[in-house]
Amino acid sequence: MRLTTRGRYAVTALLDLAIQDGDSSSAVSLSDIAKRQSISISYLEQLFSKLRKAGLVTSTRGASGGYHLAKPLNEIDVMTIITAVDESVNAMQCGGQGNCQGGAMCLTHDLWCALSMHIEQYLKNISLDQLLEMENVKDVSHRQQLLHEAATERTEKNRTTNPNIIFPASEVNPA
Amino acid sequence: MRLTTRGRYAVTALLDLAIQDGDSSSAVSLSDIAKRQSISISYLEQLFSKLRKAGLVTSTRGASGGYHLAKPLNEIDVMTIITAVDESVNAMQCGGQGNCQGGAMCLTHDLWCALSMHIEQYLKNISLDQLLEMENVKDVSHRQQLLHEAATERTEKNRTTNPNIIFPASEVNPA
DNA sequence: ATTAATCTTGACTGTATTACTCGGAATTAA
DNA sequence: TTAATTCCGAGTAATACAGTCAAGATTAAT
Repeated sequence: MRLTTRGRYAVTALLDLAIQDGDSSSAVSLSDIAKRQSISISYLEQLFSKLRKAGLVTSTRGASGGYHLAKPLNEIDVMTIITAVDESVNAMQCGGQGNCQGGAMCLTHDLWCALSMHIEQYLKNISLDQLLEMENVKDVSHRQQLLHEAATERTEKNRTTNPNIIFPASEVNPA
Repeated sequence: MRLTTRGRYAVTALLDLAIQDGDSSSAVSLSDIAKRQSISISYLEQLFSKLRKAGLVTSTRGASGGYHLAKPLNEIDVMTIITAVDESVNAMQCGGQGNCQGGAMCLTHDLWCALSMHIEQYLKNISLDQLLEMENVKDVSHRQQLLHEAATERTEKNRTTNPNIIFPASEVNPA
């Protein structure tokens, strides 16, 4: 079973997109998401490439381009997002084929099989619109919005001296 | 979140121990478990070192030594086994501290928090005695028992030429 | 037409973890 | 004494993760 920052980032980024997407009809750029969610643009590019291929987002290229959600909020669930970026929630080594022990079924096959289905079902039942209703999401989103705007102002002031560097690489994802 | 072969092996090994432990009062050796479950002895040593320190098994050293379960079957649950071998089922990066985004709470904090608790609760409610009742466990165990006895016979025949090698390293866990 | 912003793609890299192995020491039943 | 075992620590190859980088294609705005 894998569930790491990749899947977390993907869900976070799509939730951010969901929040911004409602506000206007203009596309949301990765650089905006990157600033608000503290994820590097390059990494987001990787993720959105997969999200697009999975049909979860649509893209517009060129200046003032960006991404839109490809479906209504209630049709995008967390499980789908996670699997779209190549993470698996499957707890079995055999992936369900029952050949865990050199061709035969291992002693704990049923346990991992049941666990996998359980988690899968849980995450399938959570969609983006439900996430938007969660307790902290609105507060956190509001805070990020303010920080983002502040950062944008600072950036515009600095533009003459330091055009492209908003989040130095070393600070984007501090260890 | 980590749930890999380490945790799987630990549960499988303890379940094997549970099955054998009921049969007699003699301790179960790691080499027996290794044969039946196709896990290398060295790796089992690592795992049982942790399981012992966590108070899940007791050991007897020396010839005809081995391991016993330290508690009744219904007092050993899967969650405890997994955490004993250092795996975590926590889906949050911040580990629950809410400092996921550079000191503040990230947008999806609540989601991963809820998921973690959900999985944890699920695995806490499954104990070894329940696993023994599961559909396939008896069948698989029976098959492994037969194979093990056959392997022991073969081993005893080969003992003159090839004393210690029962499962060649390259075949223990084929990729 | 030029420029700048943006998506698109693929290759690349450092780091950490996993899944082991190995050697040797301590212990004890036979 | 010997052989079977647990115990312990170090070491290692492969893998995956997290993230970077460079070059290109597309398009809005100037």
